[in-house]
Amino acid sequence: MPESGYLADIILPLLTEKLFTYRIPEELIPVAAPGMRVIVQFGQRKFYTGIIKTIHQNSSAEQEYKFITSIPDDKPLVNDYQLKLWDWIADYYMCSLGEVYKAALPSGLKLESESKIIYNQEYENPSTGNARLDTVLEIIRNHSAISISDLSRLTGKKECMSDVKNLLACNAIFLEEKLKETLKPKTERHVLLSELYHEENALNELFEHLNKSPKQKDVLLRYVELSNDDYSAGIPFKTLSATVSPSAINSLIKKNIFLLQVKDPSLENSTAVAKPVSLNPGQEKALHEIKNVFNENKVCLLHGVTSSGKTEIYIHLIQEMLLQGKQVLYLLPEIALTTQIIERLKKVFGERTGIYHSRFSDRERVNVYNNVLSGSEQGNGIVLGVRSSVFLPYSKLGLIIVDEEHENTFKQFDPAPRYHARDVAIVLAGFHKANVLLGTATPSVESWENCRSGKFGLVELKTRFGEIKLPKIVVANIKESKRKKNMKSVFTPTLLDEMEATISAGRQVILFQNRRGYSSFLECEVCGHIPKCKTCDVSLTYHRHTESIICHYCGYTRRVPGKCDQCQDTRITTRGFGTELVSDEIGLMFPHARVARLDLDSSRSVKSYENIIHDFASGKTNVLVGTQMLSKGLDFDNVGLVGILNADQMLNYPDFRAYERSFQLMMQVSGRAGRRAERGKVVIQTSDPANPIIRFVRDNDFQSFYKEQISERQTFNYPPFVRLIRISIRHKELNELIPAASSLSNSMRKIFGNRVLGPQEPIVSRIQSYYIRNILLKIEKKSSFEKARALLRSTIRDFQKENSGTLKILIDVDPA
DNA sequence: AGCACGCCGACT
DNA sequence: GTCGGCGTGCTC
Repeated sequence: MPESGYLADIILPLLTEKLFTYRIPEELIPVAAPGMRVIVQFGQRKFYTGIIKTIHQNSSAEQEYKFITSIPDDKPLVNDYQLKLWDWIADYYMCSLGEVYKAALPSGLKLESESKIIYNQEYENPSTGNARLDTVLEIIRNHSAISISDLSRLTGKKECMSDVKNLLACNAIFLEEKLKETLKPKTERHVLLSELYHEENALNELFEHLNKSPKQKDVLLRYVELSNDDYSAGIPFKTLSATVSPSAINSLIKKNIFLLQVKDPSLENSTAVAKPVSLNPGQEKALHEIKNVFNENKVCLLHGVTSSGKTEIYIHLIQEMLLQGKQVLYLLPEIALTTQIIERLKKVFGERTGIYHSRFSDRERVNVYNNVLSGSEQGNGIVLGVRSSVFLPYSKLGLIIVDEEHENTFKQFDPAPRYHARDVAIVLAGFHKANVLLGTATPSVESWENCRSGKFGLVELKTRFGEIKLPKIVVANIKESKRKKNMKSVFTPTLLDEMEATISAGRQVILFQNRRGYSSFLECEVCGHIPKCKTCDVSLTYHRHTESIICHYCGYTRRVPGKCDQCQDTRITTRGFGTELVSDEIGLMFPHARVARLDLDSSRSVKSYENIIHDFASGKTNVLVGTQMLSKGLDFDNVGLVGILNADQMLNYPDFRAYERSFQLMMQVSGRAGRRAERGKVVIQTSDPANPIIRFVRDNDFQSFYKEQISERQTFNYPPFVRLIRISIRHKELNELIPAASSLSNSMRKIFGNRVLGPQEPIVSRIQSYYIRNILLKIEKKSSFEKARALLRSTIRDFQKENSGTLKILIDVDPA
């Protein structure tokens, strides 16, 4: 006989596949609904914020249910579209709903409890009779409420739970669960002069009037000073009170001469200037074609060469959507979401623009989330964001723009869900019956194929803005220069001559080298030993400025060894080269040129990134050396030359996408050459000038590139003609891993036959002490991918049952 | 993910 | 012999 009463299946931020069912207390039954947040106790003491997935009455007799502790909101935080999307992602990308939940909500909305240890003041006997316990108790007594992790840090012991338990047993302490501090909206008090006194005469009268209260007069004077003639903007209370008496300010507020405003500084926004965008005939035509594709309910791929003015078309489409009261999502890869584009859109759409970026604080992300949730009337009608912004609570999405569609940073790698934001966006748009526009100068092979097959519609924008000519591309043969012995450091004479000419003509140079650091690695000249990372299977990259060698996988850093670790000889050389070496060499060869470097090392902070860009844009620096960061949405006017220092490095990367990536990267970097002024030049250095990809780049030959790539992918069974799932299996012990990996691949072969490849040793076969083997599953397009995933899921489940939990298994669907 | 339980090696 | 480390399994 099932007990009556309502139950809720709750999504918790755990790795577990299953949901947990809680009983809804009587008084919460009227409020509880799917998508609402709940606070529940999980296990002995921990509290989590969960999300109600479903409400039902199917209680089972043998199951005990805990009650939901509380419901913090009065309406759902997650809407039905989102819940549907979470289900889709968990199923398609083969992860748990909890993992999707973790990725989907900003952490400010997922509060967790933390156990605090509290000293029992009533505890009579200060000694437990155990010396070590006494010292632990002393530490607890000296801290008012200490967390377990802090205690283990202070005692220097990893395991302090047993001590805590003992102390608990003799009543010396008790535990309290505290929800970590809720995000309070950040507020700033602003002081605003009443409008009555904005006018000159009235203000003078007021000054007269305040003659008797000199302190208040000071305040007014200071306000006038600070406001720069704009009395309506208001001054932060803090700023004003820095030099004048706060109590005098308060008296003025009481008299209603000053008004007090409470503002959230992160919501400060420029108001829309709302200039209508005018389009040139080419853009007009493209816009028309895009709409035709949308009318067929298809995804539209906008292939526009660099600086063909795609953004204006986006703005036009966004404006139309907003007029219809629909929401717009504008997705950009992380690196392309710069101040340049944000400012541009804010100018047009003002406070209706929400920015969702990982560099923004959690508070700001919570704000954007809530704004989108509140609907487009007063909330953000347009969201400009990185991949995770597909998770925001849209209720009436009309359009999704995926800019730089080909970018692989749209694919999340770690942790799960390993989703591709472009693909998720297409699914999300399907739920909302919204349109999708993919924009890029170098489409991904997948999207190109989707256009060829008729799944997507293709619109091309071929003319560059202002009739700027495509750059002239020259290929310089490194091999030949080496033979003739006329290489100077890493430069061929061709590149050097062009640099010389460009710099002396007062124009700028961009040099592209897709590797940071000084050299790739150090090598002992005597025994050939190469210093490697302790925990990862990679050689350490030499960084000259810090005189250190660094692991680019885990960040492990050590000083440059004075002598070889192996043979103790002091003759150690550097091999390969990175951006750091290139910029040093230029400093030597062109002593008058000002060189800057743009890579992960030089631009860790937003500020330094923007400074580097700004200095180059304003002509402060002449030469910019950088990694692929250079290729993303940066517009410079005076670049006369782009040099690609080593094309082979990218082309020879052992991955089926290496050619595609090289082509895209070279095309994108080349697009930086020659803007407003005359035609730019590009020099590509390579040892293999006959490589077809180099030819396609030189000839700007998209058609042949895609034709060749697509036939190659077809021949060798690679996406988009098959779907890939990569199963990565990891263990700290190699001799545990190898048999496990072959056992898993064998059981997979029983089901999938020769669709299973591997296990193979990846290029980086050990990361952070974990050895890695990969198994690849290729599912041809015509068979059911859904069924394949279900079979794989059960195979892995069975495998995990039979094997130890120390094996880590990670599944990557559509790996990048 | 935590947290409890249980097994095993290192030291009082 | 006990303490502390770590692997395993469970949590509504």
